[in-house]
Amino acid sequence: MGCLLRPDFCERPAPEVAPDLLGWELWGDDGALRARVVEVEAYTESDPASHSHRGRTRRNEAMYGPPGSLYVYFVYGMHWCANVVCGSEGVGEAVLLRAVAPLTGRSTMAMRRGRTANSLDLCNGPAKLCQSFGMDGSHDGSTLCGGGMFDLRRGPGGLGPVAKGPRVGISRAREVPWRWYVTGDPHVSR
DNA sequence: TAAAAGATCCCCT
DNA sequence: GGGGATCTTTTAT
Repeated sequence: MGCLLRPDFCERPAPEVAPDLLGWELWGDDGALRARVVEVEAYTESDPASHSHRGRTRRNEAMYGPPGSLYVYFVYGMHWCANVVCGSEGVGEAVLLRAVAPLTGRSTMAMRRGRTANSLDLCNGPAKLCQSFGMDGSHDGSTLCGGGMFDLRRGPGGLGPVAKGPRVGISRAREVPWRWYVTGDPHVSR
């Protein structure tokens, strides 16, 4: 069910990969958790807002790993955020998963989130989706192309129109329009 | 060595 | 709409 992500799909500039990831499905817990990607943002080395802009550090090391792997980082003292690593190995690019729309496993997500299963507030933010899926620093660098705790699979298509605009929550390069989202989807973060 | 900022979220008003 | 939580990384002194 669903064609698995392949590294070569991600071995392109993040701003090219990002809109192409909309409509893909994030799977976790051996397929018990599934959600459709509805909002993403791109980050590159030349981008002042990117963690990789000032070169490699212990924190951003996974951004330079193989395309199709995860970059998971800790922020604001309490939250995890997940990215799909893009570009060739050795290049620091990634696509932030900002929001996904739950398909299956809502009860597990709700328990982890401290919400009810019918809530719209399960995966509508980068830290929320990590909490719902149980993603944290232990998954930093792991693959999304099969065999790991999480993977991405091509969805059935039929997405609505896609919009593009400035990224959320950054202070530098505010004007760069590298956020893409499914117009009108209630699970988009804003 | 100290201070500030940070790819967020939650609860209050 | 606004501020606090909470701590790692980055930047300033």
